Amino acid sequence: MSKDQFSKLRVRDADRSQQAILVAARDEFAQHGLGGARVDRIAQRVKLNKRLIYYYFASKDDLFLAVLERTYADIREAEEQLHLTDLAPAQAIRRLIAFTWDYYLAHAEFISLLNTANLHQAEHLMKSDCIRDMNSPLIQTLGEILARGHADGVMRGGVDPLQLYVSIAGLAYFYLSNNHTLSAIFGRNLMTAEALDERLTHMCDVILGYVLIDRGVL
Amino acid sequence: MSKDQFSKLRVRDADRSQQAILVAARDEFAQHGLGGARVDRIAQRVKLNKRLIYYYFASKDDLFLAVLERTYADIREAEEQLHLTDLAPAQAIRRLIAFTWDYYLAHAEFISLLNTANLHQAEHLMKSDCIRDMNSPLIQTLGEILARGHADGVMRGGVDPLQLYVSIAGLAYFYLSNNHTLSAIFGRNLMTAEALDERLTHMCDVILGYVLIDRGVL
DNA sequence: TTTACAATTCACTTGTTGGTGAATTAAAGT
DNA sequence: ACTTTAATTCACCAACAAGTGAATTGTAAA
Repeated sequence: MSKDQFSKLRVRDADRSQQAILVAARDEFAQHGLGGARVDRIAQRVKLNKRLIYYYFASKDDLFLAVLERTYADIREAEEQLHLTDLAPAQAIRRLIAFTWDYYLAHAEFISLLNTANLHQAEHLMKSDCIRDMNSPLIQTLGEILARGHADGVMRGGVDPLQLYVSIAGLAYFYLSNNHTLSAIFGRNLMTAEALDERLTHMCDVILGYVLIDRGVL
Repeated sequence: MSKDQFSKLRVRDADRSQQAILVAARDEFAQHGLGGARVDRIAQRVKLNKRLIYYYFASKDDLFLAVLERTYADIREAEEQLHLTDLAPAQAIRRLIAFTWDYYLAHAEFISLLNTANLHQAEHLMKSDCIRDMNSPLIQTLGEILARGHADGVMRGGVDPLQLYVSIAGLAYFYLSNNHTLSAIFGRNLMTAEALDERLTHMCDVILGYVLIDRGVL
């Protein structure tokens, strides 16, 4: 009875080992980048023999790709819980901003991994088949929201949903990704609870100030 | 006559060697990150013996810091040519956006180096004395512009200049830094001349749409 | 010219680091 | 129980890659 699919007691478990390796690799790559990551250290983290990493993932680069695929799958899954179309256009945008912010905050490794992927010109992603299908449905949803908002007369027209998506992401991403250099140079801790609140408020002000026709309070 | 300060013919020239090493190191670090950079490769790039790099810069990390200091010095110098206070508030903001965009576009290595610095939690910057004094005067200038714009009745009040600066930088930075992953996932080349123009227009729309009270065309 | 020192080269070491061949052992099917 | 296969361990290598001691050579000052 300890050998069924619910058992966590099995000494040998290919799937469990692979998932554990992915988590350890994700942390290692996020912390040190691709060039700075050490396969031996990943093995230590996951407390499995290094050979097993090569047994399942062939090479350091393939492992990095697997981590990236998993990372994108995770955020896509979270995005699917958003149900933006259930809300009024302005509320939907607000929710998207807050979601983006909260997700980046809760998943600092996401930011670091994307930076590393871009340092290598996304060559890993381009070798991946499954990533292309993971094209975020958010752009289309955002387009519908913008169209609805414009039809309702509350939003400006002619907004490219991709540009807006990139802007929302950028406002959050840059602040968090570059928080160390920004804090160092401006001598201001940007990660206190107050600072984070302020930033979220500011981002909403910027995006809604842009997209809404009547901005109410000024 | 070939030994005066204008001579480029001197075989041995400490300053020329150091500057050349910095340039080669900047490119190597920007291309491969800190962990992926190779000191031997830097020596090859600059066509000088590797020992010389250690003679002048002691270690790979110290060399990286020197590159960072140089990088910040360069952008600060460019910022000083802006003369934002000469312009009307809205025009000044527009110019700051365009400058940021153009600078990042022309200095892709700047983005990559900052990403690497942040991956290492800006520990290099924090060991530097001269960086703290390089606190960008842009924040103060931006504060003055916003105050003037508000006094003129064309801009909203209560805008934190640091938040706005980070937002302008973020809108440009994220697009360019993450262009590879974004292009891969959305299947759209974001670096064509048209796409770049569109982005600059969009960024101006977003920032001015936020900061201006009367946005004119909608 | 000679001297002194800085700039540069050479040869080398030491500790990784990604990767692998082969042995071993647990588990699933028969 | 037995067999087969998959999961895991072990021992190991060759190629780096950061860093260095010491020799060498160009240059400027005396």
